[in-house]
Amino acid sequence: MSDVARLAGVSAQTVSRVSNGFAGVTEETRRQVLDAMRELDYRPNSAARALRRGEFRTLGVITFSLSTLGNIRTLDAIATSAARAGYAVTLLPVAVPTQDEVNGAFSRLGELAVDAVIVIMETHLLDAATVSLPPGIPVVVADSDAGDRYTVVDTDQAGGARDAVRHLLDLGHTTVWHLAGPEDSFAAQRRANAWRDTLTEAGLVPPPPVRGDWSAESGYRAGLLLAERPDCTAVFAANDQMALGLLRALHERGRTVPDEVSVVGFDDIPESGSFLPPLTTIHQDFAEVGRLCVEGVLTSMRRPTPEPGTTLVPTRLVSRRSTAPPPGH
Amino acid sequence: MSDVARLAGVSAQTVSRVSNGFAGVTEETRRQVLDAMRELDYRPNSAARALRRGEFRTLGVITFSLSTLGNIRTLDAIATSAARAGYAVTLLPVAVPTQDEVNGAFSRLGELAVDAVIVIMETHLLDAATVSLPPGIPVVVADSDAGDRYTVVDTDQAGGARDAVRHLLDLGHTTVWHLAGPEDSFAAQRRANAWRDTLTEAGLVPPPPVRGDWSAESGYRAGLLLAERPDCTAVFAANDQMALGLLRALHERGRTVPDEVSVVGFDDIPESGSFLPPLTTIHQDFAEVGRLCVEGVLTSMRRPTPEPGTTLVPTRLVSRRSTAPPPGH
DNA sequence: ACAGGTCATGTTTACGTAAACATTCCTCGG
DNA sequence: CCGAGGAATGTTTACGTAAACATGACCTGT
Repeated sequence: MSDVARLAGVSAQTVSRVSNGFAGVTEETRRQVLDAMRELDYRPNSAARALRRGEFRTLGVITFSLSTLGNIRTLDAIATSAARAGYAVTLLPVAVPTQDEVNGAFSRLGELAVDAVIVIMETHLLDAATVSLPPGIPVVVADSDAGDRYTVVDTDQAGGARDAVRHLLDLGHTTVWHLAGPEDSFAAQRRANAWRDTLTEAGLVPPPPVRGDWSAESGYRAGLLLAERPDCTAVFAANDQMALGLLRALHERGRTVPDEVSVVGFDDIPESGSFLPPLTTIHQDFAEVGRLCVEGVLTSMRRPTPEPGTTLVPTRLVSRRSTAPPPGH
Repeated sequence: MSDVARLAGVSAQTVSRVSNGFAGVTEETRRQVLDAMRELDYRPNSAARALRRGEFRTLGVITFSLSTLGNIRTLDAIATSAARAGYAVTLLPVAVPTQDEVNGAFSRLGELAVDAVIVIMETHLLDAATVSLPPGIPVVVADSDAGDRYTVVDTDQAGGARDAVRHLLDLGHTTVWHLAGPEDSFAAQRRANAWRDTLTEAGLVPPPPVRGDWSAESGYRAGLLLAERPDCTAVFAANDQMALGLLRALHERGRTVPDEVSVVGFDDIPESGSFLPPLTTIHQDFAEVGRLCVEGVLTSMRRPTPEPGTTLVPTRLVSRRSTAPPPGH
C-alpha cells in the first residue's frame, strides 16, 4: 500500500480511502491512485483488512460430506447469494456423521475466519455435540429442526407431503403407503408425520410405513415388499432416489406404473422427469432456501438480537406420469 | 492472548508457543496456559495469525454453480482432504459460465484469503479470461485440459471410454454408437475421441455420434433417434444421466435393453444400479481426484517451481445388466 | 569453582490496514 | 479583508500474532 502511495504521490491513508470507495477524494487523486494500483498490481491484503476491521466477510457452512442432492443445491445457492453480498463461503465438511467429527468441526470453526455460520445438518447431532458453536456469532440452520435456539430456514416438508398424499387420494386411491426415509432424519420424520396426519384427517388408517435410507437401492428393497401387496395401489416415497428404486422393483415384479400402482416422489431431482415412467414428485426450491439462509445470517450480523424463528419455503407438486386413478376406478 | 498470558502468569509469547504446539515448553507451564485458555474461552484470531504468518491455510476452489455430479464429488473430496491437511476451503462460485462471470471470480480471487487455487472448470473459459489468475499462487486444474501451463489432475477419460467400447465389442457387437456430451466440454471431447479411436483401431467405421448436453432429457431425445435405427445394438453414453434418458426412449419405443440394445454409461452415479435395467457403466474415482488436487497444490506451495504435468486417475468398468451380446449372437 | 552450553521463557518488533485525530487550504459571508 | 467552516489529505495509532533476538537459570566437565 505504501508503494502505491509513493507512486501516486499521496499518503497511504488516501490509498485506503480509494480502495474502499470512500467519498471525499478528488477525482484527480482517485485516478492517480487507481493508476498506481494497476501499475504495481496491488491487491489489498485481506488478512490485514480483516484484522483491522474485525470482520472477515466470510460465511462458514457446516455440512456433511456433500451427501444428499438437496444439501448440495442449498450449498450452491448459499455460495451464490453470499458472493452477491460480497461474502466468501468457507466449507466445513464433516466426513462422517459421528459425534466426534461434529465436535471436531465445531472446534475447528472456533479459530476459523468466519463471521457467521450456516448449518446444513441433522440437528440431533447438533444437540448432542459436546463442543458448542462459538457464542456470539450468528447461526442459521437449514433444512432441520433447531428448537427455538437458532433461526431455521426450511422447505415446507409437511406441506409438500400433504400435497403428495392429497394428490393420490384425489385420484381415488383408498389409501396411500409410505416409503419413508431414515429415522434419524428430521426431514424424513416430518414427511412421514404429515403423511400419517393427512390420512388420519381423511378418516383413513395409515398402513405401516416401509423404511429406506434415501438410497435408490433401499427403495428397491422396499419396493420388493410393497409389490407383494395387491392392496397397495399408491405409494408416497420420501425422496426421488428411493422412488427410482421402487419403480424398478415394481417393474421387475410385473406391477405396472401408473396403471396398477401410482408413485409420488419428493425433491424433483433433474433426472426424475426421465424415470420410467416420468415421476410425479414434490418440487423443492433449494435456491430460495439458500438465499434465505444468507439473508438470515446477514440480518443477524446487523441487528443485535434477532429472534429465533422458522421460515418455511413452499413446495410445488409436479405432476408427471407415475400417478393415475387406481385400477377399476 | 495477553489476557491468557496474564492469567497463566506467563508472557504472551509463551501462550503463542503453546497455541502452536511448539516444543520447549514445560509440561507444567503448558498445562497452566491451556487452563487459562479454557477459562477465558480463548480462540486465536485467524486474521492476525494469517497476517503474521503470511499464509491463510485456505484453499480456493473455483467452480461452476455446482452443476454436475462429478464436480460436486470432486469438491467434496477436496474439502475433506484439505481439512485433513489443516486447510479450509473457500468456494468461488461462478454462477453462469460466461466470460464476464469468470473474470469476476478471478478478480474477486485476487483479494481473497487463499494460498492456492483449484479450478474445476472447462478450461476454454480459463484460456479466454481477460483477468488472469494472480501470479505466484499455485494452481491445479481438475477434470479439464490446461495445456502445459497448469498442473492437471483428471480422470482417465480416454481409458474409461476405451473400456466401455471394448466391453461392447467383446460381447460381439459389430459397432458401437455414441451418445456424446456437449461440444464445449473437454471431458466429452476426450470420451468421444477415445470412442472413435477404439472403433477405428478395431477396423470399424464409427457411426455419426449423437450429441446431448449431459441431461437425462437430452439423452431421451437422442434415444428417440437411435431407437429408429435397427442396426443400432450398442450405445456408449457419455454419462449416466443421458443413459437414463436413453433407456427411457428405448423402452418407450419397444426396444428392450439389453436384449435388443446394449447401453453403457459413464460416471457410476449412485442411482445407476437402480435404473431399468441396472446400468453397466464406467466408475470414476472422484475422491482420488480431489485428494490429488489438494496434494498437488500443497506440494506446489512447498517447492518453488513444480513442473506442470497431468495426473490421470484410472477408471473401472462396472458390469451390470444393461449390456449383453447382440440379438442372434 | 568457573567457562561454556542448553533450555525455558521474556521482550521487541513488524506484518498491512483503517479508524481517529490533525493539518492544510480554499471558499464565502459579513 | 478577515475569520469561520468545510473539504481534501496527512499522521498517528492499534488490531492480535509470531519471528527474531535477549535474558536468565541451571547443568556439565575440567
